[in-house]
Amino acid sequence: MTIKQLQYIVTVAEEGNITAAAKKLFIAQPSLTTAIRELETEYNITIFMRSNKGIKLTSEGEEFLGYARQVLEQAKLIDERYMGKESGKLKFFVSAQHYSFAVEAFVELLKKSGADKYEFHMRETQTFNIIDDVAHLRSEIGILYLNKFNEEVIRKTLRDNNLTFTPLFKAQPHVFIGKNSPLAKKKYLTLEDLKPYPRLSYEQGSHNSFYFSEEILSTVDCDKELVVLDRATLFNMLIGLNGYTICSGVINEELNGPNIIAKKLKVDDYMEIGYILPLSIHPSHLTSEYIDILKSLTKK
Amino acid sequence: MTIKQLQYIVTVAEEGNITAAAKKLFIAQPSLTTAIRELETEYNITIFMRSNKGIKLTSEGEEFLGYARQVLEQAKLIDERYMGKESGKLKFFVSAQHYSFAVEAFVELLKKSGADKYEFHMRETQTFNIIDDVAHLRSEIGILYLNKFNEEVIRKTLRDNNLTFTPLFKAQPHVFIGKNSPLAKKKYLTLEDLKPYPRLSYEQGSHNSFYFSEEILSTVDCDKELVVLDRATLFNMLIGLNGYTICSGVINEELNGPNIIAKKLKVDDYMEIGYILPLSIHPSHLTSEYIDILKSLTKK
DNA sequence: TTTTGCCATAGTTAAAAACTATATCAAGTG
DNA sequence: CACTTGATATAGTTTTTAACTATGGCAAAA
Repeated sequence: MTIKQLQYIVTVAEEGNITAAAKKLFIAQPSLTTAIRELETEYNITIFMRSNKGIKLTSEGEEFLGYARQVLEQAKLIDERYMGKESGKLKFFVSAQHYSFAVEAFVELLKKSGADKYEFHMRETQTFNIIDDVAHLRSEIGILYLNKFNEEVIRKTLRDNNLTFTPLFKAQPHVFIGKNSPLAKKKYLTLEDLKPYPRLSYEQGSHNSFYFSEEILSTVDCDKELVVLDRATLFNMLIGLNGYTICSGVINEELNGPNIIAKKLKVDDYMEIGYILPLSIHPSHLTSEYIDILKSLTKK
Repeated sequence: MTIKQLQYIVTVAEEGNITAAAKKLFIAQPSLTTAIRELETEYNITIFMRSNKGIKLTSEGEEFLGYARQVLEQAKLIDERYMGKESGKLKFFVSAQHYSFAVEAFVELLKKSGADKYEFHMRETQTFNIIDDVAHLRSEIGILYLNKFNEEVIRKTLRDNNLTFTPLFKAQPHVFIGKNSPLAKKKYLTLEDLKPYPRLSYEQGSHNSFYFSEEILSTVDCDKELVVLDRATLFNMLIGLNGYTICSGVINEELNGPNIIAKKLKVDDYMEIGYILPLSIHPSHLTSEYIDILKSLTKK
């Protein structure tokens, strides 16, 4: 098996016919024919049913293609990572829960790098995808938190995926409310205080980072539950409906505007925010710098 | 880049010297030297520092190796899946939460297959790993549940990973208690009923499948919390301490013995148990049969 | 020194993968 | 019904790639 062979069968499957695929791959049709047959012989499988009117994937072939795509996806990462370099294009990918300090550090790193050609990705997503992104090297670093609930599970998962967790700081859970909410007068809030008000949370989409935070509350504690898709909508409802939402309290004021305020939530829980890295990989220069910026932003 | 080149650099990195690696790979040393240099040239990187006394990985090389291993891991899956076939060794892998029907179906499939050479894996693990296993084809099928809390998040994750969810049945959350517990007289239980008793849950390890179930309860509702590592210990405590644990209620009696009983939990929540499959892959014969058995076991 | 244990280079050979040309086959077409 | 068309397969050839052998250079160990 070679990567080429895998690329070939994927292209053939996409094109639905060997001749067209050969044209697309800039090789002669017989070359493609033999390449495929050799792969089939090697594993003693039939990937395509041939006929004079094109080819058809067998179910066996369909299964094989799934595996092939996985290999190609990983191989593509290498090309993207190391071919970009030649063009002087700097690349950097972070997957993080929705923390403003992570975004700030990202922006600062981008400024510092001073590159004129770059491809930077800031992936704000949920815990599962953060771990998956870093484990499969789609991102070089991930930022997430551990708390009483998820700690054991997350740590085991990190171990299973050969990832390390390095704590940055401990955060207290905060409640975000509108500045005119009746709760705004209190110094800190308890879950009891929140009971009468509607709880807001994200439903899905890229801003689903509060998922694990939501575990701090349960339905039993919450009669009014609002689930929204959009960040701006959530903020509107915080203000308009005296709603609340719970998160780590590290979202800064500039990002939210003056109408949203944060209050400490009195609850027997902690949030330890840190970053995850693949064990097997030495962090790149950019990654190390990013970590330094993270530290300087959070150690104060 | 070829798979061979990647294998070569991994072996060289392991051996720490090109000559030894060449011997291990059954090729001549100059072949290996050029193969590596070609890879380095292709991506314009330096993977190894050469000296007359062996080689040394550069930090760049260390990073590259991480990527290389990912590709090789995926490629290995193909070899294992399709080379095993020649030896007549049947292979089947399931990742599931801890449901007895999943195990029963697994055992039945194994019996039915009648193979004398096989490698079957029953991976009882947590939600994240189930999704990850199936997404990366380490398992051909996964079994998990959706409920009000995790549904949106899980569904999005499944979509992101090109997985489909097919429901098998809806289960009512059940409380497991000792048969002599004061709660045993009640027909069904509410969260209110449970408040005075210690709640038991798994902490980690392979039996951590109740993780998401635990979300049904929150710390606020539970003053006494016991976390154990072992299933048998948990059952002991259910009986000895009048404790309880919540799960899907599909664990059968034979598995638990007569001293543990299940009671319906009255709570505004559901558990939809189903299986996940990769979109891109046509399920294998064994997988289809497993699904049939699952259906026959759960549809009654 | 000399030997030993590395990696690198040069030149050669064998194997793999491409190419061109052509065969085969069946469905659509005048 | 022959003919064209559009597909895959086969044969033979050429190019490219990846091995091989032999040898050189270099520094640390003997």
